[in-house]
Amino acid sequence: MTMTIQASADTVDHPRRSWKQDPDGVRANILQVAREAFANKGLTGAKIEEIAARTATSKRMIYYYFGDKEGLYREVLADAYRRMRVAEDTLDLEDMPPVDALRKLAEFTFDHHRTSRDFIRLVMIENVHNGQHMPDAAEISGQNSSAIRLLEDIYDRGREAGLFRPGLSAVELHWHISALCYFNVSNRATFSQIFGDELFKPEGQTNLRRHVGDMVLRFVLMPDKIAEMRG
Amino acid sequence: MTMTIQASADTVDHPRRSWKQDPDGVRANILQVAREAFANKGLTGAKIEEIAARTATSKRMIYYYFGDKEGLYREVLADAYRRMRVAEDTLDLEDMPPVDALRKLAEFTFDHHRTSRDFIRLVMIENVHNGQHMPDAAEISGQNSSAIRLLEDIYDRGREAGLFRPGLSAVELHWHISALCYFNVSNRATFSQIFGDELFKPEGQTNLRRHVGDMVLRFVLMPDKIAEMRG
DNA sequence: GACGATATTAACTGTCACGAACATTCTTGA
DNA sequence: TCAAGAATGTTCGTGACAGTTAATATCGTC
Repeated sequence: MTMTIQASADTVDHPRRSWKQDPDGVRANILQVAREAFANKGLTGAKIEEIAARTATSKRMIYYYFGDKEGLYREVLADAYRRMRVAEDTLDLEDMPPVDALRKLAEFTFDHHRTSRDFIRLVMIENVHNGQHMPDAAEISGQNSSAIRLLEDIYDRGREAGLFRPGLSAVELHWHISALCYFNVSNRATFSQIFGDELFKPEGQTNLRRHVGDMVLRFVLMPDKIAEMRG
Repeated sequence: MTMTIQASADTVDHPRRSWKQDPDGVRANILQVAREAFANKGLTGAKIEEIAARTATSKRMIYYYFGDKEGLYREVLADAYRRMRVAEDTLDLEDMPPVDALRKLAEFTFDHHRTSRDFIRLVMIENVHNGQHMPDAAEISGQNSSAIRLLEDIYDRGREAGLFRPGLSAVELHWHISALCYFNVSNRATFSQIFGDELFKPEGQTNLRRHVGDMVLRFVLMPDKIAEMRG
């Protein structure tokens, strides 16, 4: 009954150190199950026993590898940020003209957030907890994340080309883009119950995505360049 | 009618309708304590016992008036939305020219959200719970909230004056404004830990507020009108 | 001035998540 | 072949907490 753990869905391709016993696999498996649990039910809402049950291993292992519930949650969170980071790295817009690059970045973020429900929910939950469990700055250091560096690059190029207006910062642009893309996922439940779900239907979302792109561009472009937008 | 209990922090000041027995007061008192508790700790995180302890009354009363924990939470949420609604109603921009009105609405929302931490947190929490406890549409019906009606009015006037571009809707504009203003409060914890808290310092916030106004305006204005913005 | 409805209190109960302690098996390297 | 330590299983105490029971106090009202 060895059958090392196959943490489905997510890669985890065990470099099985030997035969039985696959610590990394077990860890990864726990982490994945825990991620879903915490994303769905929150820190207090998720139950260790239930997580353990969904796992290919036992409750004891969770405590063995992660110490306690909070330790597990912390690792889930850190791991989630790491994954998000990886996704951001795939973006390669350095060669694209600044206007297109910015639009693409914004709309990519929109789509990406939309499909990263678990991550968004973890961030929501962590914010409910006032960010008490965030991995330390060193581990994420957003200041030199590729997202920020990319934005910096795009903005600088736009400035040099006389297309973008001065006085803005990469972090602030990131804030704006994040706000628009995050809210779309985080507040879907309440917003759609109050204002209807038109905006969240396929057409509504395509529309919103474009508008988010528009919004960011119109925000940074020099006034006289806006008329020329989108051919 | 009974002048409900005015409990700020701990200074409970009961203008009792008679000697003892002040149902409305008790209810209001419970509601207020519960609001803070739920806003701070979430639905599962908040403990009835603790809420009861902070109350001027007992645990049994909570069950007496609200049935169970979820019932209490539901009422807290409904009440929070009601309060928010009232605040929105105070806004009176019908006589202001559309451009100014729109900016003012956006920047007012920014400030208002900023100072409604409990409300925002309740909404965050409710979204974590997928909006399962929202008061029924009839009670909030956002479609005819003053926020939407106001936006509709402003937008229409802007259109008529040839200032705003066509194809946008009040609900969508509300979505954009909400996104920017909400995120600023909801994600402060994680965002500032990753990217630093410059944006959340006083100067950062003044800046952001203006930029949110800019962003919304630039989004709706006809391209040729943007240059004239802000004198 | 008594009666039924409403409001309030304090003590109790059953459940269950969490974590600790202890026991056991497997792996590795000497 | 054995020792040391890593990994895994099992069991149980405990404390926290949602929800209840039963008894009491106060009110409006006839």
